[in-house]
Amino acid sequence: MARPRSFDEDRLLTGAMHVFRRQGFAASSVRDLEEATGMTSGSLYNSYRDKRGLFEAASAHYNRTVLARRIADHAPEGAGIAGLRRLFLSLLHEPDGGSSGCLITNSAVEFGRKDQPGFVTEGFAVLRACFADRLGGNDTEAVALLALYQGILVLIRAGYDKAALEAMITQHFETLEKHHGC
Amino acid sequence: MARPRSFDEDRLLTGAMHVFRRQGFAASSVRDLEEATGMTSGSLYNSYRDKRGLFEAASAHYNRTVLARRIADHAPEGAGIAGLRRLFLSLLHEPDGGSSGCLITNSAVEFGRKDQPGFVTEGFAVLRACFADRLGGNDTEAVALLALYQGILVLIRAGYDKAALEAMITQHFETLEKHHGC
DNA sequence: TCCATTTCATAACGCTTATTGTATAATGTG
DNA sequence: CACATTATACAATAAGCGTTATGAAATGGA
Repeated sequence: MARPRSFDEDRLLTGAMHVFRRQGFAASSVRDLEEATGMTSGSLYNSYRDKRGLFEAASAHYNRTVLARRIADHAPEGAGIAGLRRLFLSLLHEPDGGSSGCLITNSAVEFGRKDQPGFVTEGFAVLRACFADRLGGNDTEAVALLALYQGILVLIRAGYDKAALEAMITQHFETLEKHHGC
Repeated sequence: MARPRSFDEDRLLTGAMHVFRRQGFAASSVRDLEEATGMTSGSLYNSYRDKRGLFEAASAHYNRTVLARRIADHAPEGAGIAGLRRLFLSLLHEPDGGSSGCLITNSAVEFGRKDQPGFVTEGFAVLRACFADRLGGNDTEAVALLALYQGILVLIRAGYDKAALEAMITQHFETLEKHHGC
């Protein structure tokens, strides 16, 4: 039929994802993306329409891999509050000290309410549902954990004191377990 | 001596602050700032060195006015946990539905750990100190509130469901008051 | 009134940006 | 082996960016 693609889409999206996560959408130039993915801009525009199209694909890739895998690794179904504690603590031990932050959090802030990418809303929903389930159905507390989670990622991205965050997370889940159901 | 300035610096910084808050630093063009402040780029570069200089001035203005005033209005010294609840709930009733978010939160995310503007660190410290004081010295809980605060601002900026946030805040401070000291 | 000094308005600069042509290479099918 | 089709590479384009130069306007002091 036609000439086949010569790049591995998984590696390509992973590379683009890292760039967007570290620099944000606007500050990531097409040349940055060429370097990180190894593809030239011509192919990029041919395959993903434009820079925004590549961003959408890379973000979906983020939800599919990074987010889903983090939940599966630390707080799978049935893991309860202890799983959630592991999930939160895992944020502190990311490579690079977590200085890239979370693509969902970063994008939620970069794009305002207006033209918000769909994967942000979706990521929020996935997290809230996960939290509510592991808490045993307490949806209001799930919203609190969603906000806490986003805030922790803001602080980590800003290079905030890790020890203080760890102590805070530990104590928060301790009292959460203690008062669970009272 | 010399020709006097013909602009009101307070109004100028307020205008620039709004632009940076709504669009972020990188996405705010010098021409946007000209429009919002009424000054021409020549004067801008003469008075503030460059775009980043204007940003620093506008951010300091933010900490001095918006942040400090919000604390003074809702959670002044001695206001206790009830004051903190008012402070948090006030975030939900911002003009424009709060779609501009908070300049501190937004900037913390936009600039990573590297070349983080000083006013971000300063704003975090002011909030943490305020929370710790109004809580009666519980510093670990103050860090939790700092993270919760940042997370709420992320969600508001993204246009998250206000009713869910309000219910969450109300319940969070209710249990905070109930278990205070036990 | 003239001068030194600083602000202001306008236009221009060089550079980077996202995007698009154009021509070439590589495939499966006839 | 052609052919249609798609991917790739490279060059070019127009627009926008932050920044700077130029010169006029406005002040207080000599």
